Amino acid sequence: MTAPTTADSRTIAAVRHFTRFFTRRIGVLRRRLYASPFSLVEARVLYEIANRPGTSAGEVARDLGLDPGQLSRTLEGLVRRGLVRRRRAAADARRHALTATPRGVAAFAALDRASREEVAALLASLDADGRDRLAASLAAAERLLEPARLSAGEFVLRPHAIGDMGMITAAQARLYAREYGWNGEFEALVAEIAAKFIREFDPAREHCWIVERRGEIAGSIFLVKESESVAKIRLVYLESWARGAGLGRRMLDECLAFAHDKGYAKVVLWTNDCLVDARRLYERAGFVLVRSEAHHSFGKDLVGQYWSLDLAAR
Amino acid sequence: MTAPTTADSRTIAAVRHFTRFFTRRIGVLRRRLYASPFSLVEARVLYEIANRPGTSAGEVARDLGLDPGQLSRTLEGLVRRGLVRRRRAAADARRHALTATPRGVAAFAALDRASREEVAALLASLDADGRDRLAASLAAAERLLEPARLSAGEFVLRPHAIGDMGMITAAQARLYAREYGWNGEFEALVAEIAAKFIREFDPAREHCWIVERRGEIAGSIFLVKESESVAKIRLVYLESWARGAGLGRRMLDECLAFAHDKGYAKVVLWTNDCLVDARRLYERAGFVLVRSEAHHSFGKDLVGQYWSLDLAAR
DNA sequence: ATAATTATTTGACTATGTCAAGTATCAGTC
DNA sequence: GACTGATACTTGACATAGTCAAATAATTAT
Repeated sequence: MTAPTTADSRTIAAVRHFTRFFTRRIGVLRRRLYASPFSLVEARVLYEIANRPGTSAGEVARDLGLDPGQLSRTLEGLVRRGLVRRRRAAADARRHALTATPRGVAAFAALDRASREEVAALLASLDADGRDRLAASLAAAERLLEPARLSAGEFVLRPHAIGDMGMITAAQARLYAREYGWNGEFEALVAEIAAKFIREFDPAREHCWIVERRGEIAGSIFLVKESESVAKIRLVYLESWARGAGLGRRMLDECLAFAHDKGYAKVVLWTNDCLVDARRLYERAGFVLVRSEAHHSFGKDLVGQYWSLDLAAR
Repeated sequence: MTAPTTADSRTIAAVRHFTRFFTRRIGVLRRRLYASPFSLVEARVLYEIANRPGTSAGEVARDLGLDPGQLSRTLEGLVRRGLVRRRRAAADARRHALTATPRGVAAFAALDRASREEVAALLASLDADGRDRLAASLAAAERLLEPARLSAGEFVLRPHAIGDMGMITAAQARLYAREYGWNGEFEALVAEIAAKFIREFDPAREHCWIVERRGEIAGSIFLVKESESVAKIRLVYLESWARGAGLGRRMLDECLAFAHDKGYAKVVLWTNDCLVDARRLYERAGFVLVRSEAHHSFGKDLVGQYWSLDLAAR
């Protein structure tokens, strides 16, 4: 689909560079583990079993990428030391149900604590900003290297903080440029709305929700005061990788509950007809289309839509 | 200094999660390597030697985190197969200078190509946006996990693209909040300036330079038209981790050369007296302080400074 | 000249990872 | 209810990787 470009080779170089870096780093982490009575493999296996009691050998082997034979012997050692119990599974006698014994659980807890302390030492020199950035970077890298269906539980909604407006501006500008070909004019508009929000923010009647997954921003929704009785929803977006987990619904629900709570009689919003998913969301929440209007913005011919929801009717 | 907080434990969890993820991933990459006639360690050693001819065993061992004994044997194997030449170093006869033979270079090139292709396959499903983000995330993670003095050569100056204004807004807001305690008002101001820049951008007489390292934004400087003969520098900043490599100088030089080239007679800028490093930079470039003015902004009592440079005098 | 230090090698391990062949069980089929 | 092909795990036989301590040789410091 996408032809190989220089951007490609830059990313390849980045991944390879990081792999070398991390291999070296993991080598260090690995060595330290030997202060405990466990080898790295034993520790990893114990981790899996402690966190997923009743799992089978095959499952552990697949998840850790271990050879079944190697795992079989590793398990034997753990069983011999009284850390793991291996029982025939009731449903399928080929399988062995694996559980950690109380001693195994204690050993795992000690390992877990040691590992946490080790990482904490590694992060000691970072300030809060650096730590946030690191967490977000690692989460993003992981997500990009291994796309997986993300569960709704991983996402949190939180109020805005310093730096969020800029991040949202960048994210929305890139998202709509990628998906609809909108130009920089849109980024300017978002920046203006965001700036206005900061300047005129009334915490008593307005709110911004940032959707976040492991420190990485995944979306946003704003509720601002249009008049005493009318609230307006603004800057709604959700990254493509965060879609399909019911987040749009959750954001909108949260926002409408707030609006209702603050005594607004009506909620309005402006969007464009090409944003099909968003429109469906508004419809389902009870919004009705008030007016449509063709306009030329962001380098495209668009149709703007004004939607409205009567809160009293709910 | 900083007390352990929940943010800490979140980052620790993020690092551990990523480590598990990457260990599994590397396990996969590692296995594939066996299609070649080299073991992982041999490949890594060959990589080092091919990229740094004349290096010594100790150096390789340190950089790869290998045991000297292990390395000694690995080298023996490579020498036996005619891939590496081991000679007594002229300066120090304890040392062995290591160089790849032509056969070794060829073998390395094949490995290198295979590795690149493998990573390319891993990235095949990502679009340009995802690739950029991945590269930037990995670079940031690496930088944060292992702070090191960065060389000027790693940074590039490029013109702005979609999303950059938002990123710069976020970065500046966070930087000045962290270092000087400025509040959201500053973020609003930056967003407004950035929006105005996009809306009124005149490529013929204005420019924005983004400083970037491996896809991660490290700073910016803007030159905008104040009048036909007067240009104004705006939104100058440099991340703390990018300082000390002479980048400030490089950015300003680039910017002033552009201003001169476009025929401006004068360049002006506004800053605050607490930004000591920036002030020194302007002074050294020949700017003179025109006027100072106390003001209360961004939640602090500040002293604004107006600087000016006569380009004709240069 | 002697002692301490540094770079590398060697010996004797243990741990890790690989591959193929083997055993027991299961699910479906005639 | 015996046969067939999968599946879950084990075992044997190795090759590679990593550890630790002692040995060798050259260099630097005193």
